[in-house]
Amino acid sequence: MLNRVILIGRLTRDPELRYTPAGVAVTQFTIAVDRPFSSQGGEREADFIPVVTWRQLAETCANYLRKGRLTAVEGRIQVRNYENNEGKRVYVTEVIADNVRFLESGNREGGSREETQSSGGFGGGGSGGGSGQGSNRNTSRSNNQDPFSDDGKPIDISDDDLPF
Amino acid sequence: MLNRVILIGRLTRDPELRYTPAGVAVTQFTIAVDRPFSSQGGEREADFIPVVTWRQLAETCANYLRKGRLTAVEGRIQVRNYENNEGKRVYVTEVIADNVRFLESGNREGGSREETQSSGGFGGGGSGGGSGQGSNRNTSRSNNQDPFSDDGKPIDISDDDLPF
Amino acid sequence: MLNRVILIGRLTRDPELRYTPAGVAVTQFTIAVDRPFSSQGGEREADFIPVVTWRQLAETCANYLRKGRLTAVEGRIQVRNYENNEGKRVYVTEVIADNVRFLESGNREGGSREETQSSGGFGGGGSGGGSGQGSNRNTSRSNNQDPFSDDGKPIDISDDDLPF
Amino acid sequence: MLNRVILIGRLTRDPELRYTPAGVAVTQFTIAVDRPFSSQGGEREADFIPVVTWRQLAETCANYLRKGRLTAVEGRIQVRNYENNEGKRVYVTEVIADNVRFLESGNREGGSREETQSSGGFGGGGSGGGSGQGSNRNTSRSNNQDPFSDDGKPIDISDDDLPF
DNA sequence: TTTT
DNA sequence: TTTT
Repeated sequence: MLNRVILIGRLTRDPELRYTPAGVAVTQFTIAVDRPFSSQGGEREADFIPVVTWRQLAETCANYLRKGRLTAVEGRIQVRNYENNEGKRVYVTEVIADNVRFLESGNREGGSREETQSSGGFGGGGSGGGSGQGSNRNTSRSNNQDPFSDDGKPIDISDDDLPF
Repeated sequence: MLNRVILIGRLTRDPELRYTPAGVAVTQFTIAVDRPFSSQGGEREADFIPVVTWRQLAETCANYLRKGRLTAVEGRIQVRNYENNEGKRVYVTEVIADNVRFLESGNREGGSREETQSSGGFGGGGSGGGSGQGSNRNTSRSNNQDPFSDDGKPIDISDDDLPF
Repeated sequence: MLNRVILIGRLTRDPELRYTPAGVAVTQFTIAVDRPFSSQGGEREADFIPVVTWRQLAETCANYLRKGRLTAVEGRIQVRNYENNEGKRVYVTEVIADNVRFLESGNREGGSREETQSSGGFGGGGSGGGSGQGSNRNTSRSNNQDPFSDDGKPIDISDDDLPF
Repeated sequence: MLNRVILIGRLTRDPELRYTPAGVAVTQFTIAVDRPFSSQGGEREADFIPVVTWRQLAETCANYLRKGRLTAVEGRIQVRNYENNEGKRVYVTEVIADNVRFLESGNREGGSREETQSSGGFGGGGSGGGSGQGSNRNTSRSNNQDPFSDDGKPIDISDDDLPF
């Protein structure tokens, strides 16, 4: 009935932009959020929270976020599940973000996207991708039923399953 | 650095109150939060989000919450992990609540806690339990490494691991 | 850059639905939110927080909310200001809501405004209102510059000033 | 019953640290939060939201926050009121913060606190101040009844009125 | 598998 | 009275 999450933390890696078979952009990343207390051993701990963005926001995140950047995320908790290849139901909890704020400018030249990402304005480019591919998805998921598992192929998810 | 969640939904079952070996109260329940949109087939969907409360709040939740009750939960997302009995790392995402509001009075007599829970006012009692038990925990977890799995025994977690 | 508020409380009066000259619906109400602590004298205190909703949500709130109802409000803080008739700048802080949840069903008879609402305990009146009017606004504000002041006339605000 | 605010914005000025007559630290500042849309004329607008912190957090904010710094604030909305010198009731809305995050390091040397503030670690220092003063408060408020108005004197508020 |  |  009401489901609201606000996080501030740092990306653990560069974001991953992919596309559904129908060409809808999805970007995933994980943010590390330091806990407000230290563990018994005085070690600093963090929660690593997976975040998903869709469409225009996905393109923007892919273009502007990078590993290590301080970021604010606003969204809702979503729990999806799927059956893995041992026939066991696996639950995945993610934050579906509808608002992402870049708290560090990233004018530190270059970035870390392995020279791949030339970027451009908002929404421009976004790494080729897009609709069109999506061939032999069956084999691609032969070993893992998680539609979001990163196998370098378009996401194996029907557009009907989009969360909004 | 900042981690805040607010949920309103209904309990999917009665809450489960247990105690750490040192007698610290922990209550777990799941709340179903309806999604703000309906799926393609017009079916209403919900996210089922596990919630954990500690100490006094745990006792209060166990005493006053029941299956079906509308409830507001405020807390933070925590991701813990453990190795299951196949040696695989399993990630569990929960909301650690520090504020719970009972939005329905529950004057519907009786409740559904199988006559077990007679309770009384706030903080009163808390169902005997407490420290003391906790013997042979090794055997108790022989078949499942999740320290929170419900095997009817005290929670297999060191008090040093308490989240606050 | 980020501005998010979530409140749960009770309406202090029936909501007031009005329309801008261009016919955009605006509903205002105040919710009383009990403070999490009692004052020195043990008196229960509350904050009375003004809430504004626009368009479709405004219509829905006007139709379904009533004095005393428990309600969840999600939105952002907005601070507007105007010059009063003594030439002094007055600051007004409101929550502009984009999500309102009715936590009490309100099936206690009475219905939804349409002259039906004479009420008794809950809700008194409800002010007919509606679009269509909008005459002589100049005189209506001769004595008070707050465009939201309740003078029983349409709101003296340009549609260009709508907050979204 | 539930009252939660999260803001990210920039300080419009250096924070102001003061003390109640009993020596309790209070720091006030305003953060400018850009609105998520631009006005009709394409001008960027912002809300200027007053924030209050107490005790240890007040000292820390006074030591580390400066004008222009990007800051995250978590707290609750409080509406207090007082009678001004014309006998009119004035309402003041503030965010009482219980969590403040400094999103910019501030290693840009110097700062703007007029070289007065040498600071040191957390909680260290805190600008002498403290209890003790508080003389002729009556005259100091002869022209303004707002106990928080900045007249360079200790805050004219009983410790019984502290919000927690 | 993790960020500063 | 306002921040980048």
